[in-house]
Amino acid sequence: MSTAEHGKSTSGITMRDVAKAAGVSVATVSHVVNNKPGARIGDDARRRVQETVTELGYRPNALAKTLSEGTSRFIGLVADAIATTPFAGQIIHGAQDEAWKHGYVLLVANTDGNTAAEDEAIAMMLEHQVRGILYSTWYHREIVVPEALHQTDSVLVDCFADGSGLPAVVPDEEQGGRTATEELLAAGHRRIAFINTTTPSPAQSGRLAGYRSALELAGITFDESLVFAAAPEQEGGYAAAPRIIDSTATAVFCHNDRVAMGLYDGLREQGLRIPDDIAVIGFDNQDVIAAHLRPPLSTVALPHYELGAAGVRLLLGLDPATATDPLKVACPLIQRQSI
Amino acid sequence: MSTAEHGKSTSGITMRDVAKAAGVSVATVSHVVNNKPGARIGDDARRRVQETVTELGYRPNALAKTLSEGTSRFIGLVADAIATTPFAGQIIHGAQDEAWKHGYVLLVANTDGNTAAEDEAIAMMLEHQVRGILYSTWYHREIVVPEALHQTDSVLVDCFADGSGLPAVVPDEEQGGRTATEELLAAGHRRIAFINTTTPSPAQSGRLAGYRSALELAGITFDESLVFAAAPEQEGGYAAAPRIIDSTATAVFCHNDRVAMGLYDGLREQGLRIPDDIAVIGFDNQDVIAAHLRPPLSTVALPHYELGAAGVRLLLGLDPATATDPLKVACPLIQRQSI
DNA sequence: CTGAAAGCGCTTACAG
DNA sequence: CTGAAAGCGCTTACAG
Repeated sequence: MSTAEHGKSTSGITMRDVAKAAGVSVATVSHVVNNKPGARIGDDARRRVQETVTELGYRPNALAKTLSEGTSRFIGLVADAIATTPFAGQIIHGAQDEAWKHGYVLLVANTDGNTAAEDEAIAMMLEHQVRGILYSTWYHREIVVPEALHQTDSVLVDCFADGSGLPAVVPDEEQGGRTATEELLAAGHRRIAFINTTTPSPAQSGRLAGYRSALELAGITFDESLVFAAAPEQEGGYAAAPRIIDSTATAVFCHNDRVAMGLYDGLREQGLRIPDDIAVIGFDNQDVIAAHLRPPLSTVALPHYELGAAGVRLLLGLDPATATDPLKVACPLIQRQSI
Repeated sequence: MSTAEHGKSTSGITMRDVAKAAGVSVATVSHVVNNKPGARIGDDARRRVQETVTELGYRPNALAKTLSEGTSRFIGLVADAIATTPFAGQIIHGAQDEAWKHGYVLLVANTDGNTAAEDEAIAMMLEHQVRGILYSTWYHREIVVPEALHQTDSVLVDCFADGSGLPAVVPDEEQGGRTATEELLAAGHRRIAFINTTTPSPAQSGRLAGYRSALELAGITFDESLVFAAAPEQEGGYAAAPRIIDSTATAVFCHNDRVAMGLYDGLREQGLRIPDDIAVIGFDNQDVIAAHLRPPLSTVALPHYELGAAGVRLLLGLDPATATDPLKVACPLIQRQSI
């Protein structure tokens, strides 16, 4: 007796079919299907429509709905590097959960940081009448805003552009740096090294500022000779090990988890044990790494999920958009066994 | 003189506006905008329309177009774990590149492997009239197909369901295992250990089969005592180190890169050097890990990008769908310095 | 070569 | 309480 045995047929039954089968008008069907508040529909008609809907397996055409309502339920998310770290995935995840919560769906596009792909992606989203666009980067940085982004509501996620007028949401690098340092301080360390990145960035300056402010708060004089520069990956951390050892620091705050991973190797080669001989804390809480080093790495998490979620909240006007400055999301401490 | 100074206005000008401004009918505008083959439009009218389009900054409404054409340009991609490894990101990346190439855009949904979220995601996609759905998992496994997937064209990516009738595309685990083993063989090793996962899966059986067949091809008798079981992560690899050393193997093929990473630590603790004392090869080519171990890890790559791309090709009927068996994508060798 | 008109599947005043 | 009708922005035969 089932009507839908054709295999594929999203195309199948329309509201008109339901109306006819239920013996009512499409207006009535529309009202009950959407549960319109103002609609006074008789219990009888309502029931008949509902039965018919499930009987026929009716599925509303969201596109037609959008067209007649004039307001879409798409949110576009353009990302520059969806495939190299889980970071973009976490932003997408957070954005999607929040979007769904409000009845929106995500249209995503990867651009590989390529301007042409970016323009194409934005154009495509505009043509699909997106409610707005989330423009995201896989690491916190300043960007120049693609012109087309101004043609709809947009928010920058994990990046910012001073003077662009676009709302932005970024991680609180300084608080993160402070948190990491304070954790080392709390364990009794006074001579704390900091392996910073060689790459100029908000992370570079912010985490350093946090490190300094934590020391200051603890009444420890900042010692420039305890700050080292290293490429922000395993190789950099490994290469920094001898310098760390020379510095006689008892603890080290690494610019990120990959640096910490390399440092682990370097320290171990010199016979040092973590945390007994020297404590280490990272940054990022990078998935397949941090929890699986030996010992598991204490670190500060980059709140990518939350960045994505906050981005859609800003876009939908659910959170008050901070007028000029980017919204800063806290980087929480993740305690493991390296301290 | 520009007409679009309102900040946001995706909503702005319609085809009708263009028609009026250009002094032609909307039919004519439609024809030139879409460059319809059959359309005989005067050079003059065509030029006027084109000028008006750029002048007004007209952007076609893709939703309206879909509605009247009756055929959508969406492809849905449901993923079970977008946020934990870069794997899903790579599938998305490949799927998107291929989809765009054919004029389609990607609607993505993360489900966290949760059935309710899955059903909701599929329903949402169906309501958006997707051309079809790619159902993907972050590691190769057998799944039970959500009922709703049969309501449209679907293809399974990185997973399969025997007897479901759905086309599927998966990595060629056996070839991968053979390739890894052959690489060790080629370096002169005869006594090769294999650390397999404890988790029953296509990877477990496939990579083992590949290992065996490579040995066989090389005229080496399979030695059960050289196959070890370990949890498929760093901890498992680390714990396996003593057993590996006892086995007197000169080379080891690890079930994945994370296992190799743990094994590195375990071996190093016993004073063994890689590759001088013992050669190691991994599997997965996992992003932030493989290239950054010391020494950089030779491995076999999981072709996630290609899985995503092949998935949309299958969906669009561009590749001949293999009738019953999943389509197998090769796992390429990645040579680095651990052999 | 070009336009008037119907139709895609829905929503929304407006009547009754 | 319910339906007829116009409209959302486009496409596509069909006339001329």
